[in-house]
Amino acid sequence: MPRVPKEARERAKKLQDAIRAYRAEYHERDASSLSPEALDSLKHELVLLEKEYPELVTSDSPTQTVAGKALPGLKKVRHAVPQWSLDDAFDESEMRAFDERVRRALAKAGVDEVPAYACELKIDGAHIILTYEKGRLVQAATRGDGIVGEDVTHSVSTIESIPKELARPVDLIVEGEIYMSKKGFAKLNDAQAKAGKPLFANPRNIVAGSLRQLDARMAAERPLAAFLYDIERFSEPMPATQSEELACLRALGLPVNPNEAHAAAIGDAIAYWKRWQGARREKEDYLIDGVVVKVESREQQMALGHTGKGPRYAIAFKFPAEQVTTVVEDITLQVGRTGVLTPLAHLKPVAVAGTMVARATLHNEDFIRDKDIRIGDTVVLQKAGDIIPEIVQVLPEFRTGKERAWKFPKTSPLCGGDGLIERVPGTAARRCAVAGSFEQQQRKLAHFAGKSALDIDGLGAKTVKLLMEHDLVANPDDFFELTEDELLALPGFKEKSAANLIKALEDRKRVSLDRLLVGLSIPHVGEETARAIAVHFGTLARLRDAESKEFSSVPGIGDVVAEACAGWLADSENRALLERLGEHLSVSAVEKEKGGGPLEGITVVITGSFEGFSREEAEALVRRAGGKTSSSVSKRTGFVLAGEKPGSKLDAARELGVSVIDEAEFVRRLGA
DNA sequence: AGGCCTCGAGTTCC
DNA sequence: CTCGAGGCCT
Repeated sequence: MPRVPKEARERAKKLQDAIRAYRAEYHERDASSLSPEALDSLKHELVLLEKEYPELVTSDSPTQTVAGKALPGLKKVRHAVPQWSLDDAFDESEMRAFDERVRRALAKAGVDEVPAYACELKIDGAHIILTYEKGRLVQAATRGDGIVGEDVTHSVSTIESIPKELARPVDLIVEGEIYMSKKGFAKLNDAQAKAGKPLFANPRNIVAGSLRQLDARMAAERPLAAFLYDIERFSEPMPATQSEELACLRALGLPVNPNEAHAAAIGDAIAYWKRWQGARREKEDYLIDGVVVKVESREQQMALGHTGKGPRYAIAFKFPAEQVTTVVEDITLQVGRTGVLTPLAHLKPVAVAGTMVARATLHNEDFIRDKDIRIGDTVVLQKAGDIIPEIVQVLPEFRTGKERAWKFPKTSPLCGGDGLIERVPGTAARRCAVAGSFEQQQRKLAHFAGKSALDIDGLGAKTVKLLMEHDLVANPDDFFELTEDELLALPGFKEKSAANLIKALEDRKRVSLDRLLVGLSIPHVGEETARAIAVHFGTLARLRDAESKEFSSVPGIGDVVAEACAGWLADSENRALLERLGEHLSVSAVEKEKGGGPLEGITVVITGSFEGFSREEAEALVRRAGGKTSSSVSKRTGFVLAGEKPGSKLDAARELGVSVIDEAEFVRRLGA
């Protein structure tokens, strides 16, 4: 057996303590300072650690025990059948490992048949155990610690979808999940907001809390519902398979989720899990946090039996978590095209919302100080807007004393020369004292070739770096002097890719004035301002000879931006660059918006993703219809176009009473 | 001067 | 997507 390194032992201890503490918060006080997903992530790390060093497994480890303890106040109930908890799987390989375990155990038990599986959605709510005697509901209990739960019959009796009387007078103990619909949750929060009360974070917490109210009226006011899925005791013969079991529950008049599927092999179960991850999951009116996969045949289930913690024949296959925990391994600096330096956290790679994440921005010094992020810290990570990883909080209880606080350095090799760093006056940011380092120029050139500027296909940050390192490119105009032979001499370039890049450059020699302006990296000049300037001046020649005063008369431009533009133009190197670019490019005026489209004069804000078009295409559709797009919702927003997985803009729209339309309605309005 | 609103800048991964 | 700061209206 491998000797357990001291760090692993200490880490396991910290994990155990933290999981126990957060679980207690969660189950005993209906409150939590950590999301259930982040807690899952800690548990997963502990499971992996214990797998690697089995001697770390103690009998009181949270991996060996079931969460929850009965609370005082409610009647305690000893479960007739002990309540297990399911093992978790987080990816395909863990599911295949589960299948292997099942097959091996079945073979050992002398069963030759290949196992088939039943797949069901795992509803995110509160676990419940219902007892019926002669068809009448006599008891509803929470899981508690698995042996003793709490009697919540009074609350559960108020839930409409749970029958007080079954279709037949049978004795039955059945397990299921109580949940709150997403619509009901939204309504409840609306009411909270109107009453000036704090909003609830997620439906799951409210469900548990509502059930345990001693006053049943509280639960009655909240829109709770249930799905049942597992028979534990039955006065009639047990169904032979899990599918038949669900059918049997339906026949008795109990609510059963309609989305189960039969899987002939584990691959089909994995396909079911994949199918339910995206839009399908969003469409249902309840939260789903994964898929439960059970061996179909009851006979095989019996043969597999239980471990001390749960059944060997079933597993919870969780969806990719949107919040996980990981460790900050280092903090470094990054330089942007304007020379601004941004601290960057290097993380122990971890899967969040379906992709591996190794880095996250720390924005600036203030962010690091406010969150007190140190090198070595265990942190909670999530994706903002489903794309950009962000550190949400630090878990200080994981500190060992070896963590290092991070301070903004005085110099950086990223800044070239003497590398001095200065503070940007009046802001929290810091930047290189002298502009023009290799790194910064690389960012500038990549921006020139980027999507909002010249949009040159196949010319990303990596290629720019390569070209700079081989002294082929130093300034934007150098791109247009590249030859196919020069490219072919570079590592990584083949005939095809070289020809493609040359062609892409040729294609973009005809460029509109506003795009060129965006590409120049003039401070404060982005897409909108560039457009306003381009419309005002019309041609590059007119712009080149403009005076500072004239910039101020452009709508949307004030003193600060006018000064920045005039200052940029006054610089002799910049003038020379413009001169050279003028020789290569044919610069056209911006296209005038032709009025009269169906969205004339309307500002549209777009959030989420769509079936028929990308977000960029949606913006183009709005513009073509005479409308404007904006990135933030305000009272002046015409409507918000919301697709799948909308972000915070949807909330902003509701708050401000701005109308929200979906893809179908949007297409209809374009046609009108 | 204060308060919106809009825009720029930086942002991760494949 | 989020943050912060510039522009412009009141």
